[in-house]
Amino acid sequence: MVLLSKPSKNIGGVFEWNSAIRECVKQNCSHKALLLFRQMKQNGLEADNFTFPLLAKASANLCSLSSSQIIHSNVLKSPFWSDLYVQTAMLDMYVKCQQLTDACLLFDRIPVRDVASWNVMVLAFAQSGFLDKVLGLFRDMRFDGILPDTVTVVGLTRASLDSKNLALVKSVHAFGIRIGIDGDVSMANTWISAYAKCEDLSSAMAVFNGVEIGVRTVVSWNSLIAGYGSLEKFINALSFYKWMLCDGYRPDTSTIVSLLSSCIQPDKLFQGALIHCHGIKLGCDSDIFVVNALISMYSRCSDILSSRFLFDGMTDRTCVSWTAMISGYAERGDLDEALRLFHAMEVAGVKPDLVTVLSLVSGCGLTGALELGKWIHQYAFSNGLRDNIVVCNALIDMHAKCGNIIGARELFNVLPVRTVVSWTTMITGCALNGEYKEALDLFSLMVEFGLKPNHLTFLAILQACTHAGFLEKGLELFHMMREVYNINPGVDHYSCITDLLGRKGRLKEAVELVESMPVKPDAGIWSALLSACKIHRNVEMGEYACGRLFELEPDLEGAVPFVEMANIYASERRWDEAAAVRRAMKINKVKKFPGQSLVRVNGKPHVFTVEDRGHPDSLLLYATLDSLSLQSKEEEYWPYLEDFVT
DNA sequence: ATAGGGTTAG
Repeated sequence: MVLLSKPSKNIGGVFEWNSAIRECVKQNCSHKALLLFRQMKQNGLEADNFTFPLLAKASANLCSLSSSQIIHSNVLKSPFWSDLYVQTAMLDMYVKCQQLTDACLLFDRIPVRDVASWNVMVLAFAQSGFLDKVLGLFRDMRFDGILPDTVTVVGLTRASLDSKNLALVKSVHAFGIRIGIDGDVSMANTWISAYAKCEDLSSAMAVFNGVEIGVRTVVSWNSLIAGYGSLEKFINALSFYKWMLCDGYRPDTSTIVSLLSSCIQPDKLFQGALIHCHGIKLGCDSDIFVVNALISMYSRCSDILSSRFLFDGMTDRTCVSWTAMISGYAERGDLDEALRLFHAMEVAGVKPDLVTVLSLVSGCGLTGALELGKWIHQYAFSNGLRDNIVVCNALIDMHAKCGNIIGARELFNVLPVRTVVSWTTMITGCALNGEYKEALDLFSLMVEFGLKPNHLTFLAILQACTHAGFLEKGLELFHMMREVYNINPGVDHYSCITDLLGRKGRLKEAVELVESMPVKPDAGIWSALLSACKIHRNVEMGEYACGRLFELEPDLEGAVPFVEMANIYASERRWDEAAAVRRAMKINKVKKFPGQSLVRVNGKPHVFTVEDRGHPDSLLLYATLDSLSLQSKEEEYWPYLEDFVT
């Protein structure tokens, strides 16, 4: 710990006490700083205009409202209550303690305000995302005749970033140039990361290149690397990292964290581990930010055991550490372990926050764990998350994915505010549960409310049309998407329309669409076409689709195209060709992966396949199934014959 | 001045 040299009672003047307090604040022992203040008073010494700002800082670090109020009342009793420096420190203290109202009251009472006091307010509202308030303050500040400085412009940039408002970032940038602060490195660094966050990497690059090589700091590089990493341009992020090393810069924790958090795919495990090694070499591998980033990197790269190893080795785990680990298990469907950690977290005295709840909710949706999902729903609502739109959206999604469309609808209907995500989630849920008409109605209603559907909304509604076989409606929406909303369809949108045309027997149009689309067709689109060819017994188109499919996936891993093609030949009684496909399968040793199903019984997941006799109770299970099919025969229910062809 | 866990799709 820190060397807390207590000033001796004999020689201790205010100056010595101030130095001791400053040392405590610097070493992150803010509670000791406040204790020293009490001792100082007990020794009959009064705080001065240097003591109060230090105490304010300590109180802000602790986010302690009660100590803030004590310090404030001491200030009011002192002769320094009118000192501008002290007042700004008080202001900052209230802001850091989340007491915006108190800060405003204080701010209004300060007779003469300088840049620093205005900046505290601008930054406070910028951090809370009140763009209107920030712009209003900025205007009033100008009316007051105060010249903004870099801190003000940083606040403005941060506020415009919250809504990813690129136009506003640009105009703030222009303003910065006008008042001549664009030569400042920290200002340039802020703009690099701001442009990156608004997904305008060329502007970010332009600002970066505008900073002279000798003036660039690690933060300049970090901002660029974080920008490319968060836009899933890992290769670029990595090459900038290499470039940074070549230029002789020493990466810091932030560099490592940004790089780690851009390794989000299983095939990035090697690179992720490499960055881990760099972290070790730099000596920052035990930094809590780095460890948290490592946990989520390993889990997202499908190496959950390494995540767990790091997690178990931690001495201090924050809410983020627990959540990273929990969401790792939840994402891969291991809800038992996720829940065990959730309870362990509460035992350890760490309070879960909304992100923790969100990971569990999405895990329930992924595995269809409705009972657990309902429990977490209850938990979220009794812990003050009832009004949180993000949590509610996740809950709607969970209910719908678990087949509880009624629960999803109930929640959706009572939402006080519905975002585009809420509507999209509900439409997806309806499509998933066969409520195609409702999906279409919701879509019209959403548009009537004046909300702008995005590419995912269109995907949801097009999928509903595809499943329902609404060809005209689907085509209409597809056109609306491009003409009215200016959204470029992705491969998934094209896939829906191809599937829809194919199913309706309009194979020629389907193929023409695929051939003319501006995005590269994927395997899914050709598979959809192939199965349409099977339904409509079209050998030529089938062969064509099959050929394209093999071009895309020459490894011949899956059996599906073979089986489909053999069936198409068989349906046209072209037995020789059907047999040839079967032979080709044998020669190429094509593996047949049976489709798996998952069902939860008493909270325990059971995975099974067609004709699965591996379960200990399989005899009983199949007996039950037989009686069920007997029953359905009696009730004259006949499943589609098509389902049994393959 | 930069940085860690997350809602709709997959």
